[in-house]
Parts: sequence; structure tokens; C-alpha cells
Amino acid sequence: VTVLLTIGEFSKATYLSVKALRHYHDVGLLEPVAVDPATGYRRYAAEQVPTAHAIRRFRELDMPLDEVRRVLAAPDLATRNQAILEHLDRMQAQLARTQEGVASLHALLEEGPRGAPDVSIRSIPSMAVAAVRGTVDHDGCGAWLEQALAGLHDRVASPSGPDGALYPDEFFEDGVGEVVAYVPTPSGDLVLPAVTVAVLVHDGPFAELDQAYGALGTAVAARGIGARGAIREHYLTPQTTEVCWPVRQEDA
Amino acid sequence: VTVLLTIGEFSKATYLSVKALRHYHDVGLLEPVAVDPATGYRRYAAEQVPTAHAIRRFRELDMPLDEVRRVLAAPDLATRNQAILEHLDRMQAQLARTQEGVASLHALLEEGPRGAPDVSIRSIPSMAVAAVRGTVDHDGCGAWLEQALAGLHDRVASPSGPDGALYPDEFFEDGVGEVVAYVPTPSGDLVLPAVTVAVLVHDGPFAELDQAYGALGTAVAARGIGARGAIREHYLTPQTTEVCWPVRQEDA
DNA sequence: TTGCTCCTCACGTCACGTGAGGTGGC
DNA sequence: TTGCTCCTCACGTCACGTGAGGTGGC
Repeated sequence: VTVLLTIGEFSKATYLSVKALRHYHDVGLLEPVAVDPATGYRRYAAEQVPTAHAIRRFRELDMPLDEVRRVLAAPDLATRNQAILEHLDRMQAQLARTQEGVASLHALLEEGPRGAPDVSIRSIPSMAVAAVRGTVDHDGCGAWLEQALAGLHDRVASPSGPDGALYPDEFFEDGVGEVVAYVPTPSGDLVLPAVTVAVLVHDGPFAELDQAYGALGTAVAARGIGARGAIREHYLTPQTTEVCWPVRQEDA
Repeated sequence: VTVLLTIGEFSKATYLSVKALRHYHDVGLLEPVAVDPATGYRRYAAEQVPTAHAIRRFRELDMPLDEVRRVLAAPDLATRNQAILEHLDRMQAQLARTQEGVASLHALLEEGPRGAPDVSIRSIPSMAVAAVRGTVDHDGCGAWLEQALAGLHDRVASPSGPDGALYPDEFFEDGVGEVVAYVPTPSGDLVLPAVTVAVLVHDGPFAELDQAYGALGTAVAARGIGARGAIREHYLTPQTTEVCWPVRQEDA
């Protein structure tokens, strides 16, 4: 007595393409209730329509199939809603980044002649810090850093210098890497080595920090003094970031 | 005298991964100014940093590489800004759909028991209409339809019936198809054939029309009367849509 | 001289879409 | 009986990521 639909009917009832339905069958996300053993014809039950609708909604929100699977498999409504809300949170975050991107794109397009950047060379002495490590990519970096620094400030009452972070070469070259967020303190658990760096102070929104990197990279390459090693950022104020690019010690 | 950067330096100066840079070289989107013939080492010019930044920004907005290429190749600033604004428009539209999706998702999750849908069988006589055709997919359908109907209303002073549209089977089964938007008028350029259909009236937001399709498909399959042929929608009011699913003539 | 930066294939990923070529049901 | 619905491969798409295996520069 359950109503069976052909794949064509089910397609119209759900707005899912036939190809998509077959794919969902292949990966076990949405299996027809019956498959004719002789012809291979798929039959879907009318009760599967709401599930299919849900899948389509999730996919429209760009939820990966694996996550859709998890959501559908959730043992209870609370777990399911939780999973959905998490996805929506990520969507919101990405949306916010997009908005920022659009704004700073306009800034980029209207930019006038750029003054010569003020790059200086400085030696940073060795320094003890309280630190947190995390493997992040570019997208997740901002949120992670905020969390990490907040956590460190709970542990360090009176820092002996501005907040900072270390970005290893792989973070840039592969797009992901182990970033170290730190707060200077004599009682720290990590000792940062002394380095000589080219420094550029960036004033302005975080999203435009790339300008500073471009200028620094150019300046370092122009003088042929570039060295490997993690780039450091010092967060002087919410609007002011110091970018420190390692250079070779000039033995002058 | 132009400053040359290695791919590693350029990567850090632009936030683009080395793999991405090589890919952009392969597809001719961003070519290094020099490639060592012996070693294959790529060298980028400092002047390429702003271009690379722009590419990254566009990619963060999910602009396809082909479009990025077009934007960068734009002969003048006006053309370029035009292209960017078009992309931003599309992003905005998608964003709006996402918001709707989120809203109606919540509705879907909190839905109570659904009453039995009120499906009726009706014969629609042949009818002359003014029509516009367009090949669209699900995403672009809403915007296209609005435009198309607006255009038709400019041509037809007093329609002899409610606006409508024809969605062929491929539109659902392949995800794209030639949709026909129409306004009934005796002086129309197209004559729609008579059909017998199962009808369901949907009251509510456009985004939840899928519910009606699910109910109709189920009802039609339950009675085993489904037929091929384009599905018609009649737009009675902004909130009320009649969905007409072709069925076989009952020879009772 | 050693390790490091860079190189080139070749293949994988994700969620399907695109034919080709072929068979069953009304 | 004809065309139509459906089927299964096999391969393509998009924008890179993932190693494998190997070479030049400080």
C-alpha cells in the first residue's frame, strides 16, 4: 500500500535531477525502496519525498553530502537541529567574510597611488611566551586566532608585550599549517628564538593586511635578504598590526 | 631593475598557495615574468603582486577563473567595474536565496502533521497565449520568470486569464530546460493544447512550492494516472500558485 | 656537501553532468 | 511495433590538493 514512484516522477516531486538521484543512490545517501532485479529500475516510496526535499534544501545551502548524511542519521531532533545550526553558523561566518571581501574589493579598485611603504629592519631578541598551537587554513585562521588569544589572556594576567602569532612557511605555501598564537610573559612555556626581520606596520582593516605582505615581500626580494622561517605578526591595536618577515643577518 | 620573487616569496606576498600559483600558470591566468629554461624555476615580478591580490579576492568571492580572466582583461576600468558589479549582483541574489532557504528550512523542521492535500482533476481547454521561451535552470528560474512575465504584461493590456508557465520534463529530470512563460490573450502567438491535469493549489512562499510537487507526485502515482508532458503553474496571486500535473484521460 | 626550494607528472577530490550504447514497458 | 523511460559504464568538469620521484642553488 505504499505508493511507489518511478525515478522520473520522484524527480519532479523533489526537484532533484535524475542524475543526482542516481548519485545519491550510488553513495548510499538516498536509496530507492525497491530496485527491479531484472531491469534495474528504481522505485521510490512516497514517504521518501520529505527526506529528498530536506536533502535538496541542505545542498542548496552547500552542505557537503557527508554532513547531510550525518544530519539525516541524527538519532534525535535535538542532535539534528544542532548539526544544522552549526552549518548555518559556518554559512553566516562565510557570509560575513564575503561582505568584508566586497567592501575591501571596492577599496582595492578605488585605490590611489600608494606611497612607498615604510619597511625597516629590526632584531627581535629571544622572548618567553605563553602559546597555543593550532593547524588552520586561511579561512579558519581569524576565528581561531581570536579564540586562542582570548584563552591565553585568561591565563596571563599582565603580558610583557603585545599579542602575536607565528605563521610558518607552509601556512602560505600550502594554504594550511600549524600556527602559534602567543602572549609574551616571563613565565611562558615557550621561548621564541631571536630573529632579524623586515617590519612593516599596517594600519587598517584586517582584510587588507595582504597589502602589507605584498609590500614586504617586494622590499625583501629587492634587497635580496629574504630568509626562511615563520612570519610573525604583532597585534598592537585592533587596527594596527606589525608584520615581521625574517631576513638574513646583514654582516656589515 | 624589476624586482623578481621566487614562487615561495610570491606565495607569502599574495596568500596564494604554491599549487594555486602553478595552476594559474598552467591555465594562463597569471604567468610568471620569467621561467628559467634549465630548471623551470618561476620568477614573478613585484608588479604582479597587486594582480595576484585581485585574483585572490575574486576567488574568495567564488568567481570562476574564466570570469576572473575576463575581468583582468577588461580594456578599461568601466568595463571591469561592470563585470565585477555583475558578479556581486549574482552573489547578492544567491545570498538572498540562501536566506530564504534558511528560513524555510526552519519551517520545514518545525512542521506539524500535514493535512491531506486537496488534489483535484481538471480538464484545461486549449488556449491562446502570448509567450516567451527561455532555457533556464532551477537557480535562474525565478528571476527569469519575473522578467519574462513583466515583458509580456507590457505587450498584453488585458489578459484573459492568470499568468502561467510551462515546465517540461527535462527541466526537472536534467535540472535545465526550455521554460515557457505565458499570459493568456485571444491575440496570442501560441496556442496551448488542451490537457487533463491533477491540480493542487499552493498558498504560501514560493520557496515552499516543493511541498505541493511532492504531494501532487504522490497523489498521481497513488492513482496510477501519471502522464508525461510539461507541468503548468498558474500564478493566481503572489502568494497563491496552482500546480497542474498532466494525467491520463480517465475513460470511465 | 647537505638539506632545501623548486620542478614535473599522475592521480585524487567533490558532486554531479555528459554522452554512448543498450534494454524493458505501454 | 514503435518510441519512450530507464539502465549502466566511462569519462569530463572545476579548481586545485596530494603525494612520488627527481633536480638545481646556497
